[in-house]
Amino acid sequence: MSNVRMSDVAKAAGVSSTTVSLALNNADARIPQSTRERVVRVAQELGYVPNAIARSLRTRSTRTIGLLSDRIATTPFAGRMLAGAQEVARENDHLVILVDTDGHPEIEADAIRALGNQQVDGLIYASMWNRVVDVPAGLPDGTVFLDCGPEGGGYAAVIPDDYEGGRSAVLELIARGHRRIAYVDTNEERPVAAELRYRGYLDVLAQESIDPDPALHVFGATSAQGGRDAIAALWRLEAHRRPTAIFTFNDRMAVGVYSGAIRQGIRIPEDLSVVGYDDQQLVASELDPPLTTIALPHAAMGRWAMEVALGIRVVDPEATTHLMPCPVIRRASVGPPPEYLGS
Amino acid sequence: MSNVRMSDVAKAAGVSSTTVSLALNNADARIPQSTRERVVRVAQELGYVPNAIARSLRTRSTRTIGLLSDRIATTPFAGRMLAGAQEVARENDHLVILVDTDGHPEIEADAIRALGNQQVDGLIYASMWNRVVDVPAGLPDGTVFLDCGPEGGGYAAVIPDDYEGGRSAVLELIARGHRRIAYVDTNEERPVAAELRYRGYLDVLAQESIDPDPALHVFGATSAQGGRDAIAALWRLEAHRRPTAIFTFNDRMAVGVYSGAIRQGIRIPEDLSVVGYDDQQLVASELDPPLTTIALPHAAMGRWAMEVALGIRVVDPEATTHLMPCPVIRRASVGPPPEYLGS
DNA sequence: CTGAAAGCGCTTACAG
DNA sequence: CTGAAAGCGCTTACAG
Repeated sequence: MSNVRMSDVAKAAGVSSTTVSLALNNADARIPQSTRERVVRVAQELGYVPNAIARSLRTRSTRTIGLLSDRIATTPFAGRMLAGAQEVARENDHLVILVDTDGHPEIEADAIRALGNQQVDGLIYASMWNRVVDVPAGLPDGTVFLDCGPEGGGYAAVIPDDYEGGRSAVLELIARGHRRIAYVDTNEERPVAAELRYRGYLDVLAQESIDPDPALHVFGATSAQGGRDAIAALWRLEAHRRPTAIFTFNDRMAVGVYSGAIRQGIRIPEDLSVVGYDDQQLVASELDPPLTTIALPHAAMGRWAMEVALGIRVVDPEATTHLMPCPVIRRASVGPPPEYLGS
Repeated sequence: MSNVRMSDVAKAAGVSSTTVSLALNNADARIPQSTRERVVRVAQELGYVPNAIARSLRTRSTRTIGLLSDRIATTPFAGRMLAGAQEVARENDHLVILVDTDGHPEIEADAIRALGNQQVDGLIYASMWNRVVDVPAGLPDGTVFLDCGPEGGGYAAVIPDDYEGGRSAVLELIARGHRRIAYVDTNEERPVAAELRYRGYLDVLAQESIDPDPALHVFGATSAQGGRDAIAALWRLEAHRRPTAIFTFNDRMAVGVYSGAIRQGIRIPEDLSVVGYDDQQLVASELDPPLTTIALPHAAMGRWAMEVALGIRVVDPEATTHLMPCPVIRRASVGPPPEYLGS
């Protein structure tokens, strides 16, 4: 880009490179204000742009963080996570080098090597959904795991608090008077989140002295179709056994519950309350009525991970994985149970 | 990370650094195979990792491309674009430095400076939707514009072919026999895509000798609500003036058309065919029936931009903006018009 | 076939 | 208060 070097500035300002460096970096309080100003002015006039590569070589710090992620292409959540991490990096004058490994171990290995060569100051290993991952060979100590936990531990990690999220969802429904609450679970290779949310569901019922009805724990594909299937199954129950509220594993399934409900003439929230999970952008808020849901705290997790990677936030790598709260996003899909079933 | 240098390898292998460098980089055919192999083996044994920063300083090439983007957090399309660019970078042994400017000009200016300091070999300026952007001050020549066009030209740029996309959508409907086709347009500060798609719509009608009915050009918010409003408006027309097919500006609006249709007892595609735009992930394919739509070619545009940035694809910066085709994604929301209106 | 040496553009003890 | 000099870890003419 620029081809004016520090020595050019030095010559033009009639000082040494030492002084230019010290002045430009505010590194030495002894440089008099007047000299400093002159140097800064001359640098500006010449269009001097410091060469970060040269500085990095000398200081052994690149002000750069590597972010390794799987399949950012195919998930709508990736953006919030990247943006959160990005933001913290920027606030601290760091750049992020992003590598999308698309889940391929060989690409991952190459990327870890490339990022090492590049002398990144830190590394974040991100997954697009909460799971336990094998630690890739050659992963540097101090790497922070984002939205996943390293098999065997030993690294800082942050994941959503899916258990508490599950509790919040059910509590939200209980608070409005619901007692017959279904959990629409996933039957695809069940992610850890599904089990945690289910436990949250069960524990809230127990604490409220509600006997869980196994018929209200239904399974479906993690998609709108799964939600449609679920509500169909639920409505095949005798009327008094049907739920007055449904908590779905994710928003996509809630979308299916909505369309299934409309087809059956079930009104939301008058006849049926629905709480989703994810707060999927351009989806949850666009449903009619807008969906009450539990947000996956991607931006907050991204920020947390970057803070740890930068050393702004200190964390014991042997400590247990950090759980990020999943806030309740209240919209309009929850109301009191219909009167004929009123508690 | 690693602390073994090239000189350590040289010493251990009993050769000079020159030879190590030449051997490791396959840079000099004169190095005998045996020496090369020994050097490689020793390097491996010592766990030698070349310092890319030092190499960059020397060669003045960082094998790094800067990707400047606005609000990747809030758009579900960002991923596909990033992934496409990422992929090409990886295939060519380059790393991408991502900066999300969130649309703030000051952040943008800082980022351009930071990327310049970092001596990136190329720069991509990405927008999350097709628009004309002001060229930020200090943007290097050779920057490539992704999903936007630079005001005043002078740079390579790629955007979706929204005009042809609009034509394809309408053609898809015409092919099935529809003649009363509505275009659900956006009334929010109208993006260039909205006008282009509308022109495509108009031109196909003209070419098929169909008189455009102004009542079938309706406007709504760029959201599901906009789609719901649109179909409500359309169904307030007398029965014989209603459309048998709807082309919506985007998939979100198509979602609204679906839910509005269900409420009115309109079946898709039996009573009404629908074509969207975007191929929004986890949305278009999940609707019931799955939505036929025109895909925004984000991955292909991302690849194109990176190819140009890397110099793999040569392009005249004064040439007109490259138009990337938007493929038709055929699913199940299009059928023949209902018989009572059959053409 | 191989090595000594210069140099990329900075920062930073050290000396004055 | 300021500068000469070393050195970060490579690559690459150049010499032999």
